Amino acid sequence: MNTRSAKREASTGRPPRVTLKDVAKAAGVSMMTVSNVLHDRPNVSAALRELVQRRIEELGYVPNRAAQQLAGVTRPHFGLLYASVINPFIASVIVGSLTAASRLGIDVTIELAELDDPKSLRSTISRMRDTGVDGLLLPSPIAEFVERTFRKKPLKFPAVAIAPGFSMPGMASVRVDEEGAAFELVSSLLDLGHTRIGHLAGPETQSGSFARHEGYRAALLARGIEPCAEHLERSRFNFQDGVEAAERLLAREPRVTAVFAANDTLAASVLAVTHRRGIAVPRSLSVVGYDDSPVAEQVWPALTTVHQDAFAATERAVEMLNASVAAWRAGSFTGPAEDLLLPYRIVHRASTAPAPAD
Amino acid sequence: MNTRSAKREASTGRPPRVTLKDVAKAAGVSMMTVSNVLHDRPNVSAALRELVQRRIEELGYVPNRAAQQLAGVTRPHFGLLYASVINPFIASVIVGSLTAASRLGIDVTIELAELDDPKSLRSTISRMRDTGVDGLLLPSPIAEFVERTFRKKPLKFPAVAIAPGFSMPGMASVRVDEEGAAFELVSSLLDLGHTRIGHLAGPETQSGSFARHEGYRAALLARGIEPCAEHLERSRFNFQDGVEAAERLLAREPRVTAVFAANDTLAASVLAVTHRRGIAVPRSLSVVGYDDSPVAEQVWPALTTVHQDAFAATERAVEMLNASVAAWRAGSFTGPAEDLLLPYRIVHRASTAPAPAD
DNA sequence: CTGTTAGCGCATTCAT
DNA sequence: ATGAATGCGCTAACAG
Repeated sequence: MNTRSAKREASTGRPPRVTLKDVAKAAGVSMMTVSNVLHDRPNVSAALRELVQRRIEELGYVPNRAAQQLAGVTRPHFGLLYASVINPFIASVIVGSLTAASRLGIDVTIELAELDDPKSLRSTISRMRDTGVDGLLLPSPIAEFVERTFRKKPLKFPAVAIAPGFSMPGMASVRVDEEGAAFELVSSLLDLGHTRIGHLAGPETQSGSFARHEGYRAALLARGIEPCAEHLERSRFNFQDGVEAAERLLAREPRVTAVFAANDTLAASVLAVTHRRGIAVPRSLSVVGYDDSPVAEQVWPALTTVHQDAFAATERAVEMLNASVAAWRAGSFTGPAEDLLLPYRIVHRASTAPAPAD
Repeated sequence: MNTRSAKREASTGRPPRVTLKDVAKAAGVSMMTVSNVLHDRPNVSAALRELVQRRIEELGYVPNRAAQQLAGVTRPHFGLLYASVINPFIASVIVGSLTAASRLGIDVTIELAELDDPKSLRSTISRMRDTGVDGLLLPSPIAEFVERTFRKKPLKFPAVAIAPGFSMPGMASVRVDEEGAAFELVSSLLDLGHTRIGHLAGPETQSGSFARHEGYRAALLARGIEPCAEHLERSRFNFQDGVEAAERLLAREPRVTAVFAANDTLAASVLAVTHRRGIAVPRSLSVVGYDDSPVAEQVWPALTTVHQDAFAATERAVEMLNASVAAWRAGSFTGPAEDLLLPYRIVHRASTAPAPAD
């Protein structure tokens, strides 16, 4: 046993990794040749190529990433920021980015971002940049916060927003036309004869809430109905707050025949209140949600809602960012950013019915 | 502008990273001194330390991980395998491991594992090992599959199972006593006077399902009730399959006064069937679930269930694995693995009531 | 207490 | 078509 491997083994507690040099020695060629077959370069004779391949497999050689990187190989490296709440959307985004990135040979480091604290957000991002991250994946509502934080002093590298409510200035985005989806959803309620339609909106700070609210207003206006403030309640995106808001709404405006909740969780809150108060859904009250999250099909009655594929959106976002980073590297990065619109689909379930005869 | 930096800039499209050498030059000291300051080593005079610190901050120097690793610094590096399904549990596990790992300075790479395919599982794991992963985080049901796959030819490095139904041979684990929790939950049903209690079980291949079923049986037996096969239905852990299974169960055994579903999703399936058939919950039928996932509070009536903190469990798992890896490295890794039991809590909500008078 | 030297694993000139 | 030499940024011996 030579000194070198003995030392390595002692220090790591595991067998030393097989290196390119080991392979070269085993095959009786130079390191360069091994490297050449590894990278599928033309300048190796077929015979040697074959031999080296075999040795590589026999020894189980795997290139050392750190060494490659140090030697100048630059793989794309993305950062993904998420907010503290764990919900199905962010789970899809995380898994989607991991999937797409591994397919494209991209590294991604995922980090928790402190919202409500621009200072910490700035430092998180600049630290990421300093450690070699060359592009940012920003699921909503992080994207909005970042945009706001960096409005004056723009980000110095590419970013793409995932599922924001609107296109983002100075940032690429992948999203669905949420305003349009909400418009269509509320229009379908109007088609059923509903005229007094309540809206349980999400936080004003989230562009998605805003877009859905706009779609709601536009749909009413398009039928000559003036949206009235009494039909609007606001809540954060969690069940309990939603229940309280729904209580307020239904207590104040018992004559509404339909409610559009800004997401499925809030729609579930509305259903909880209807059950508690003995309001029949959908006979006396129709309820619609947004997102088509798992809960939409699991509550009773199952929710009519808008389906959008967060996983697919994230994959597209990764591809877009990949292109941006490549352009950036080539020095040809042009400011105005792409805004990719993905399709959505209204899912009709059991929570909607024609407006009651009155 | 010297040639070197010009080249680097051209190739990357971004300003060259500041290196240790740059800092040393700026501070007028040797690289070693900078390194010593960085690592808080005692052998630097206070004055120099201060100076170097300042330069580091001014220049925004960040160590190059690749270089550090190549130079022999060994950070722990964990692998986390997940199965394709995206559910709240796996989301918590992913986020929990990311959180704990970043706190402990551990790298973690997350990868999708093909279940049902031992060959692919083996290759995924051995590839991870070859790329420098020195410990595995295995959320259920991956842990069971890995255990089964590697039963004969054991894993050659530490692993910890997260939330399996039982302790895992040859593998550390962090879990709750699911059998005990199920026992307690079903006992609370018995305390309410229920004697004909159905069980909507999960897949037999998952140890969690098995443990919960065992707890159910034991609870009945403890009161002198013989568990009967007619009261048992099985389903995969998704809502639709659950609805069908619940239909079968309730159609065959309309006299059951309570149902224990193996998780909250399946409990929601039971509720859907009760709503459809006009069975009053909890007046005519009590329903309990397991997991305390978001849906548990969002359905109507809200589910009595068992709460267990997947996030916390994962954090503990990361800490355990960290210790195992350290021991492994020191060569003192002892086979028999720890089995950490975390507390659970029965959450009583609105889906349970005393058994009907009959 | 501080600086010098060597080498981690790989890719990339440049020779041959 | 193949091989030898050099350096990426850092750390761990070793001198001074």
